Amino acid sequence: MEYNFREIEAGRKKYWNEQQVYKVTNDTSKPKCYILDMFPYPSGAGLHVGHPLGYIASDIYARYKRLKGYNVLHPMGFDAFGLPAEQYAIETGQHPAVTTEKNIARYREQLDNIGFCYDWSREVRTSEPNYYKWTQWIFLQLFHSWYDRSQQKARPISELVAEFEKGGNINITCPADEAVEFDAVQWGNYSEKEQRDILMQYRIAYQGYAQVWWCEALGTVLANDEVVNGVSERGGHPVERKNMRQWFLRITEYADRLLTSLNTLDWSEAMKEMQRNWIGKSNGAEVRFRLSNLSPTLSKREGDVAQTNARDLSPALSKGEGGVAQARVEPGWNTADPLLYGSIKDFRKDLKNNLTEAENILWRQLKASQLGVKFRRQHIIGRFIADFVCLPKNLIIEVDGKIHEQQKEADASRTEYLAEKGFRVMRFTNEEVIADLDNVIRKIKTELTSPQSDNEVRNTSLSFGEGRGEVFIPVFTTRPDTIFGVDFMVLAPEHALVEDITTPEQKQAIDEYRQYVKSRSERERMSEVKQVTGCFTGAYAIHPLTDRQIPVWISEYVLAGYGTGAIMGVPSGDDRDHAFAKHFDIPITNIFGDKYTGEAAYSSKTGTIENSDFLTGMSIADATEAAIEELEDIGAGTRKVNYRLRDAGFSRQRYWGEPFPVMYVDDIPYGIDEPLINSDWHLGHLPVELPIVENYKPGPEGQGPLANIEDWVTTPIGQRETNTMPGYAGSSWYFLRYMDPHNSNEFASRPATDYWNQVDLYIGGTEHAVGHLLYSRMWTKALYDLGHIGFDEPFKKLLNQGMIQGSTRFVYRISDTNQFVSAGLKKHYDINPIRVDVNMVDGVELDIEAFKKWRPEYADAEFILEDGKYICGAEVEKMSKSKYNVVNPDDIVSQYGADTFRMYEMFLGPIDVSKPWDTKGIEGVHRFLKKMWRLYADEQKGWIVNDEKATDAELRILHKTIKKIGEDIERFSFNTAVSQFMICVNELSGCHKREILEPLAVIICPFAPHIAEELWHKLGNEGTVLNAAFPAYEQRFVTDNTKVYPVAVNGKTRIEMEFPIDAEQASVEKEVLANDTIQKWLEGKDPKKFIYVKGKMINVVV
RNA sequence: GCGGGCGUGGUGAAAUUGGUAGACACGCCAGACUUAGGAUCUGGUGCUGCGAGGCUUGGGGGUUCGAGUCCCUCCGCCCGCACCA
Repeated sequence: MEYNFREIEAGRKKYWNEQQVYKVTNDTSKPKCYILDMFPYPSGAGLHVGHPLGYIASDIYARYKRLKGYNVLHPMGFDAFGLPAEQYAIETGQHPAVTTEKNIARYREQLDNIGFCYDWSREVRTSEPNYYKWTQWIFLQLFHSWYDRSQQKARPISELVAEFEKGGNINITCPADEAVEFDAVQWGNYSEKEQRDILMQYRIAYQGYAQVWWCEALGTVLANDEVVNGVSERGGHPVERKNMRQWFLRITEYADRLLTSLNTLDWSEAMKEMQRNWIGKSNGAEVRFRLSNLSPTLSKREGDVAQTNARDLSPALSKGEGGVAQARVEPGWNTADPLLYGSIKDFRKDLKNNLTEAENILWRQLKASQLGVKFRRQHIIGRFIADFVCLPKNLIIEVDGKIHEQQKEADASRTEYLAEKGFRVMRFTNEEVIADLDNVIRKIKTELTSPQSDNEVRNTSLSFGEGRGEVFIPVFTTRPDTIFGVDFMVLAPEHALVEDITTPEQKQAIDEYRQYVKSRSERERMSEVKQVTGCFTGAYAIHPLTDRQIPVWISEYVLAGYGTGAIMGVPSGDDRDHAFAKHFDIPITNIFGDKYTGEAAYSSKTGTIENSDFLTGMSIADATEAAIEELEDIGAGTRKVNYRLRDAGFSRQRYWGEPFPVMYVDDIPYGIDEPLINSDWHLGHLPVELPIVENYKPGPEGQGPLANIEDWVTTPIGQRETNTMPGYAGSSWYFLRYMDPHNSNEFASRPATDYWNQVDLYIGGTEHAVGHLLYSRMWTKALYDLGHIGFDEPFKKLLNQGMIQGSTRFVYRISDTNQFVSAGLKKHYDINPIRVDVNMVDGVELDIEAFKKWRPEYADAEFILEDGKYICGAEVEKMSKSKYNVVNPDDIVSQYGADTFRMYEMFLGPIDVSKPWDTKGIEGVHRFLKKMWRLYADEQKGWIVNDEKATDAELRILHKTIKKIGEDIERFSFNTAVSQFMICVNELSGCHKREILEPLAVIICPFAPHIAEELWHKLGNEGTVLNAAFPAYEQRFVTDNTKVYPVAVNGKTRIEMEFPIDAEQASVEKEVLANDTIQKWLEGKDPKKFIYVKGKMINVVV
């Protein structure tokens, strides 16, 4: 009775199928464990041996957890929508549904071949209407929601409408455009379309405009990776950027939560780091630089400056308002009278540095009291300096003291002026503040919350900064501490301001430079060595703290899409700024003292700031805070957090994807679940099924193929959306559907999602690091916010499998001949290496006959052999068809069996490390299984398991193995577990005792389920081995009572000596020192120290 | 350039907390059984040396009784991001 794996595996698969042993119920009495593989896309190529690596690992873990008494959910399904199927359809005319079905069947067959314990009754496919019905439903939830920044969660859009009706959007910044402002009255007066347009700017799933790659020749929109080197991948046609209305998901609102909750996840540091990079949060400040030459009054006052810069006055100055219409207008907190600002400013600085005791106390209390509003101190309003002011509430707080005496202005004129500006003034005496601070704060609080306070704001808020006509260049910086080191500014060449600020003298140079930047393809920018280019605009900005004139440049190293598209150049502290200044001979201000050498920027984030006014002597961290505070106080900047993350494009101009449940009525998009006005009727119902199309050609104007189906697009109520959703739509929530896959009323019932909860173990490759894994986290958070599920992170533990690389085989053709030389002799010839199919090579020895038949041109090939063999060269590469190194798991399974295949994949090395596949090595594992089989059955004698009592040694090896296998599985160290099985079977050689072999069959079940099931039944058990319990090891068999110690002299191991495990140092020392060998190594010297670490080692120091 | 990971025999690798480096396999060598071996079994196999021994975890340095493991430094490879302010 030999190990006939073919018979065994076929029989056991049939048994599992018949008994439905993998069917999982939502049985809440057992602890649950949810183990998931990343959703495969069923490509036409089928699986190669690299794909199942993660599936085998999760299968082992799932079976182990089941043996440990868990209710294990371990499902599988298919991410079935996608571009390749559509591409194939365009090429062959076959419907994507047909080819997808075929590919899935093939995948399923290959997966079944390996013996996975998936509960196929829970299979989901994203392209099935009963699945994408719920993808559409979730889209509608996102469409009907907005992100409340104050509560940091998604809320129904109806609640936003209610807020608008109550108070406009005064307290709810519009995420799409901060400038959008309206009050309740205005909201009420807006038309339906205007209201819907505003709501669109708040929705989590929203419409906006985005640039897409449009290819005229193909008449279609291309994905980023379909554009290669600036032309279309297919056909090499030219492409251009085209602005199109697109759907987006407002993932940027979740940036901070996506970032912080990473800390709660058990993912690899590399994976978390990739997500952190992608989100790209940077803390800093937005600093506003005023353009120097746009204010005649200012120039007049600062006569000398105006003169030296007269030639630099930008056209915007003379053109006046027209030129700055699109520039940012001075924000509301710039309340100073521009005529007097310069002279008051210095005075203010003095005041600020010499606060009275009472002012100090009140300032600290105002900051600490969390009044919910921002106060500024020593703020300039018109001609006056207010002690404290809360601009949003138009409230001034004065503490009587030096100010009145010093300024000596008449109270009457002052109050009149402030009242005119809409301010209310509260006055406290020094004594009041010092003696009864609580009372003062209470009064301020009351004043702040009085209804009058709000009304006044609305009436007067618009009067500030209106029509001032000054141009500001906002920049984002992570290093506000270097503000005194600013020597120039750089705008992105595409920056909207460039045209307005460029002087006539510089116009030509700027135009030429901008033309140059436009001509630079992505490819050139990527491949060219870093070189400094740029152009001076002729304009100057004014340093907000020093009034210095700062030249404004443009350069391609500043990106339009990042931050504000402009930077402040600090050459002494930033490498690129330094190179820029050096290249264009811009004088460099040193703000780092000795640390800056003049040769290279000091970009380290530790050290002290020098030569920087009030920042001088502060650490970088302190200076950053102080600089931000100062900039905020004088209204030249705000603390700001910047993210690299962009909103996710959510529409594709394609056929094979989920249709949007959206309809346009009078060009306004509505969710089809929205009730029509004054009616219970809805626009439609879910799912919006994907219609059959005749062909897959794009629609007019770059629209998707659906646009061609006139009678589908046009309905009696409105026009359908013709875009489809992107590939990640269906995969962003599929893990929820497995919990309750046949539910036709909900995407999954709340009891089901509450029970199965988070995925306990998620296994997949790193390629989804920032796509799928980020989107599904966001969807989970949104569904959580809206109350549909009870957890806000989908994947608790993530395990990344490494790649299995191919091992390519080469033959060496002697140049210009049909002769091939064996690898060992190739150095004597002029040769060309040629890849050969790895399946024609046994190890490294070429099957010459197979090679001759491979290609007609090799039929007459001649070979120069070594030792009668043709030896191939080998190289590790990615496993791919084009490299002829693909190994199909089906072939391996048919030759060695699924159990051998599974164990070998695990034996190759750590699961998360990439390693090359070597078919030759599989024989070791196969031999092991045969050897194990022979413990149970003999070729001649048949079944040989007996009921003899096991020896102590046999029990020891068994229990040590039970312990190690359990521990290794828990820490996903599957390769060492396989080794332990080998050690165990080697040591049990000749043992045929049931007492040992029955537990062994159970613990190997996760790895080699077929043979385990077979042995389990042959041992006389009923039911599947999966219903057995993973045996517990007994402590007394895993702890030894003696230990063979390595005995070292001066750290070098010399001999081994055995001692009882609990031996005391004194007796050990005595015996060791008496030992002849040790004596020899001591060379008569006295030991200085005797180190005895119980259970570890012994070291004698001389 | 920045961030993360890694570097151990001919090969895949092991060493879980600082405690006998190379477990377990592949390959290779020798042998047994055999008509045969791409079956099975036994023994050997880091390098070096006749040997006692010496050397050895990418290189160099350090901490320690003791370092593959910790620290510094340099080199190389892989992954991610990349004129990211």
